[in-house]
Amino acid sequence: MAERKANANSTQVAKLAGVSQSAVSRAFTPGASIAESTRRKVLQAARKLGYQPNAIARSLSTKRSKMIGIVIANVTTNPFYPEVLDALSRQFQQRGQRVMLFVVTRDQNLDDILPQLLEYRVDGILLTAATLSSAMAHECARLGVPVTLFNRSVPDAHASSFCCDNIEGGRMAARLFMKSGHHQFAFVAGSHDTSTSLERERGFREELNQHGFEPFIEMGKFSYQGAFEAARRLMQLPKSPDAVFCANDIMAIGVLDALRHAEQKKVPEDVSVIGFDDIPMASWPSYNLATIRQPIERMIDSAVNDLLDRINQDTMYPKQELVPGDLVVRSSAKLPSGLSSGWVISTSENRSENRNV
Amino acid sequence: MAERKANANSTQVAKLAGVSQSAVSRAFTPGASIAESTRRKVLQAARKLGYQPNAIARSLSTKRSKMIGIVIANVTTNPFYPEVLDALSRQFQQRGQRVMLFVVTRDQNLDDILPQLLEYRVDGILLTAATLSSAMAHECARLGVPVTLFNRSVPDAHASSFCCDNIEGGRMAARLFMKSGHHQFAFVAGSHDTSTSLERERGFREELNQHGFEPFIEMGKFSYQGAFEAARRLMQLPKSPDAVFCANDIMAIGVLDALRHAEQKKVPEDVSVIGFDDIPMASWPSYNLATIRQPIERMIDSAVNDLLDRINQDTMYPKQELVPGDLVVRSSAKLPSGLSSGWVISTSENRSENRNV
DNA sequence: CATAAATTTGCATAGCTATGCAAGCAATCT
DNA sequence: AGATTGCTTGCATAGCTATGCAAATTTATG
Repeated sequence: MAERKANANSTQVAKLAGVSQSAVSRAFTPGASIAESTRRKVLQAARKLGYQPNAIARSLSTKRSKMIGIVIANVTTNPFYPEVLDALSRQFQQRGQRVMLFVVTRDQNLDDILPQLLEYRVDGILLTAATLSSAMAHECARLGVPVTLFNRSVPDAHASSFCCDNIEGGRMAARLFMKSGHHQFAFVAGSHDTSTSLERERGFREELNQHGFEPFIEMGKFSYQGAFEAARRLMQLPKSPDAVFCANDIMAIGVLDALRHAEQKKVPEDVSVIGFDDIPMASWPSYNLATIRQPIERMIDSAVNDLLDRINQDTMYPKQELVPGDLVVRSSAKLPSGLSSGWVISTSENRSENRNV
Repeated sequence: MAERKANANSTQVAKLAGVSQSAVSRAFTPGASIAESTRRKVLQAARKLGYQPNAIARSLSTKRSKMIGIVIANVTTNPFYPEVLDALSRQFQQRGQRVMLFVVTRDQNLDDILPQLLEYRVDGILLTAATLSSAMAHECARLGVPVTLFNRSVPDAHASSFCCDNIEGGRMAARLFMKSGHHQFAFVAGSHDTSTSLERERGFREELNQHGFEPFIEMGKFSYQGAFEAARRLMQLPKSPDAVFCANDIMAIGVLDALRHAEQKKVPEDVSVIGFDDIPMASWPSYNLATIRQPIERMIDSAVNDLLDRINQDTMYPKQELVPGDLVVRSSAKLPSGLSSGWVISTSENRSENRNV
């Protein structure tokens, strides 16, 4: 086995290089006051000893751990979240922050794991698909640790939040369904305590209500399987729906599979389906799922920027940002005349374009 | 904004509780020598001040960071990896280790990011879908940081590795194809420098060779899209294959979609397809993909146990473990008589059972 | 009750780096 | 040359907890 030569420290390097420990520290601190010649001597000695600065000690000294705590859920059930995690992790990485990761289950209580993050003195916390008790929000505020919620809106204003405009997304789905002549609507919810699902439902329902319609609601538990079963229940209703909007894509795909393989329905001839997220699978030819696309890169850029800014300037207030989504038209939904599969409709700027997705 | 009351430290708690700083430390150290009455006093004072031990300082003092570095790739392109990440993260979490995460791209050089892990003095490193240069392996060994490879076999023996028996998996696929009377075989590879893809190919080819067959090889780049295109190329061959084995499920699904939607082929009547991994999508009715299941939980248990054991006992040697996979028979492959969709065949124990998946 | 044994406590220090401050030095200016 | 300025350097200490050791206290034993 290896000799397990304990790692060298700055004092040993200093001795070998014939300088003080401070000089070693400065040689590794960008922008520190040190002569180029001294730095070279230090780096050479460091190389010889296999020295690498100890980030733990540095954190203790600077009171900055350069670590961000990320809490994420649903990483196996919804392909949207691996994408989020991937983008977040890359962004932080690129900006010199390490990521301490916690994968939680939907039911797991955040109050148990936040203390673990705080123990390590993370510089900031990013919560995805998880909500924060107000006690914990208060605790983070007290300690000056900024918190950002991604894809969850927040009742109390201690944290920043970055969300897609779920309400408008729901409205867009409703409008597309109505424009192509549907009459019986349904919404497959994710859960009853998640802002994403609730807001998407609310936009969908409000827009329908304005035209005198009321959707059925079924629970899909944010999973393929749950939505599969929800779809079967919907099809047993006396007036079964011909237009189903789902709180996310993975449930929409569950619904599609149930309609086609368990209910002998044709999509979109018998039933139209719209999802939410625009995960990669949505554009696969087996599904061709119409959906509301979340502009994930833009949302993540904003969230990361905001969090890092708040880490560097204590004075900033948390921010609530709502990013508009785009309706991506594909053949899982019957199309009104003038639209064909591949069109993308952005509400915000009120224009459509054929991006041929 | 919050008053940003700096976090209390053990000395302040000690003063309030009327004890020494050591006592505070011991109150938070399980198994330390401290009277129950003292501990209560300390905890009460701690609560009053909102004190929480500083894990950074503890790490510096104990020389144990209680952090594991996880490096993972393909997290957005292959649903297998989110599952791995989820399981790993949970396991470590449950065993009192934090996770420092690095998401890398296939082409990214690990030599740039390993130093970042070592800087934080992680107690151990777990690499998934990434290989280790031997220089880095040596460096980790020198520092006494154990490294475990998951799903990658390793040429040099400085690290443990936990893999599915890819060669036997390839053989099983070949045997199933041959038993149901196929004659033209193809393998869709992931990449030419990844042990998983190479070994699966080798097992498949060797078994075929023994019966006088030679498979076509196409490159699918470990992605849905890459495999989609690979399938189209295969179907343009003069003697196009009637049996396609893919290095993983996500590529197998790309192949299925290409066959059905771009090539007007029927699966399994015209072409049979087998994948590798058994991701959740494989059992969806749109795909019903026959595949080699990796016993992910068992593999991860072993990997986590081994890594933690090696962290706690410097003396242990790294271990190479090969876990047998199971062939899950589903309707994407023509079935030999006597087998029907849902059967699971485990080579290891040489028996079959109908688990009705 | 006296003594031995076991438990609890505090002291002092290690673990490693960053940084304010004052001193040292070289370069520039008059 | 002497004074001024600006850059480098080392000293000393902060940052926070854990722990070996010896002292002090409690408990058990005869």
